[in-house]
Amino acid sequence: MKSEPSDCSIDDLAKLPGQSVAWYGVRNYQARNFMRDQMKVGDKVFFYHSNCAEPGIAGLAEVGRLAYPDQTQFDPKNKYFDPKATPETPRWFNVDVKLVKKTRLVSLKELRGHLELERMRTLQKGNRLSITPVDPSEWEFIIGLL
DNA sequence: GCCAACGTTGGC
DNA sequence: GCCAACGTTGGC
Repeated sequence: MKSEPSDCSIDDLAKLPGQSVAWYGVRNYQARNFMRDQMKVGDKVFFYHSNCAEPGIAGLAEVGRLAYPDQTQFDPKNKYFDPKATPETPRWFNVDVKLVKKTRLVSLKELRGHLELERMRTLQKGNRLSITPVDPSEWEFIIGLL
């Protein structure tokens, strides 16, 4: 799961020990579907810092709550407001996520250096999805780097 | 700030 | 359904 550290960094998450935070604001259908249809409580995720000086994996987190309607879509004052969404027919969903641990920064550059991760979805050219599944083999490999 | 690589929107 | 225009993401 990608987050811009200027928006929510691994340290921000670490300031909320044991607390789940809403992963609101996803406005891409594919990313939404991953959260809504595939993510279960307890699933582990890599917390990735994007759009920053040192992009890369900054920590581990886990799903704390199943997907539910993203509350920001209903609030006209919110930047994520969606006029086409109603509480009866919500369009956007989010899970809650909580910190497992902060790790060393495994940079994008380092990730790209491993042949084992060649096919990793988030490393593919042109990929802009903020949420992507990680293959078990890729997961284990990266855990081994930490 | 630049720009490639998308995804979305809306006219037709 | 097509596709041009536009908006966004995110590395660099």
